[in-house]
Amino acid sequence: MLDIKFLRENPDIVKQNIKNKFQDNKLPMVDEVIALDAESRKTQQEADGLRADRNKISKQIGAFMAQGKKEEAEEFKKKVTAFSERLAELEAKETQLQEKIREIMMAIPNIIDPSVPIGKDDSENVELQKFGEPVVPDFEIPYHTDIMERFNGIDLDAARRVAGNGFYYLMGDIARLHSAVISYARDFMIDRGFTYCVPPFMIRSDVVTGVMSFAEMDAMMYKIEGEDLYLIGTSEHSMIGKFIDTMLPEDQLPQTLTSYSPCFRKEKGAHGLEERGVYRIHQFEKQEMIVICKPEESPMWFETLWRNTVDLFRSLDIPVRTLECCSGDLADLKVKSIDVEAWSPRQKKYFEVGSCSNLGDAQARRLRIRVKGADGQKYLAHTLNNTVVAPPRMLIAYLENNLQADGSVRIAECLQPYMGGKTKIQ
RNA sequence: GGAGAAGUACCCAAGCGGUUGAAGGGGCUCCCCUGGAAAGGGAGUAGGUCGUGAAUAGCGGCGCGAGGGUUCAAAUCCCUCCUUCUCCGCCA
Repeated sequence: MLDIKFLRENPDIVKQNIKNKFQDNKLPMVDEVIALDAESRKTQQEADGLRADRNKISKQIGAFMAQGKKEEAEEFKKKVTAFSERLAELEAKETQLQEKIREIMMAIPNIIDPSVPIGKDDSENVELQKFGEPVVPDFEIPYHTDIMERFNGIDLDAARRVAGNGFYYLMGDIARLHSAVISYARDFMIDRGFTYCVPPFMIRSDVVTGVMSFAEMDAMMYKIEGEDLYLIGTSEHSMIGKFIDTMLPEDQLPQTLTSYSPCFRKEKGAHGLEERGVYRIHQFEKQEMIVICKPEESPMWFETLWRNTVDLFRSLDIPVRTLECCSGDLADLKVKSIDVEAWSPRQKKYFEVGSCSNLGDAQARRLRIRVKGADGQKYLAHTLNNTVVAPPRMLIAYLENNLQADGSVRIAECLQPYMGGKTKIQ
């Protein structure tokens, strides 16, 4: 969400940005919202004037009443009645215009960072850097659910009966490995100075619309029937929402938090063969990191954040690469985003395991997250978020990369304390 | 979930239809007094946001938990919601 003043003064930048994101159908919105905004301000001016008159006259009526001059008071009442209809008309117009403006402003995408590659969809995302040697072993790597089943580690049939497709029972050592990864990731982030947090798993609609676009909301969020509550799609939602309507003293920045939560997603749309098992599911668990910082520091934090994820995967010996999201694939609220992808020796390609985003001031504007500087200046904060690790999906990468020729799975040294000292699953 | 009570500026708190843009304290800031301090005395202390504007100057709109409504006029009356507290119920 952009500042309407910025849009008013820089319509060409906004239009070019829309073109860069291949959303040409939104181009007319820019001129439309400028016209609506002009009309809205004109309406407000006239209405404010009438309201000022009314305030003055009301005061005089009050004075007359105090002196018991009823007739004079009645005379003055008529003065207000004379324009009250016009005022009501203007007020209705004001609300209507405000709503329209807001609706359009919510749909106009955030200005992307100049470094974002221009491209129309995910096929034009750009590989940035590889970390670790992507190895393909000389034995066959089975599909991840087959590996899990070998250890009685997953029961998808039961999950389908109980909750439907897109859910899972993790069992035994696989379930334990899942928890171990979460615990390890939590401590990994705490060691890097982040504050651990367990947030609400449901949030109100005003927070939902503050953290994401309508398109995302519709495709992702589960609503609780009969209540103004949604299941979170990621703890980013409740963690950024934590700061709704706040004025943070500048010296309390940056806020660096790492949160654990289950995540619930509708995952609307058709998915391919490679998305079976626990790759794309309605419920998963995730360790997340978020940062609230000064605007000038958000690019620095962006680099720091994705690096954390890379380091975590590397500490588990999983090869990864970073993939920059091109303009057309970038969600409307985001300034810049890169995915961390893990190596799949079975598919002989990388697949997404994390996503790091700089939202600029878009979420802060919607949620009113502001900062008060030492000099008294007030400004919107910048918000960023990134996956530390989402275990069901990362287990795919873990199992594939740590499967041994004898069919056992090696437990990385850093995970062993969380696995009761086990060195392998067999 | 049921029954009550309450939400006013940094904090406490008065007001319950009209010079209240909000009494009174406390705190904070400045001044007087003092060799310095304490005590005492005096003064100041809505912030936010929208419009207008070159303006962090004026002027105007909105603001007493949030949103609606009644009225010429609402912190004050009515409705809905949120939050907090007390009691009951239920429950890891």
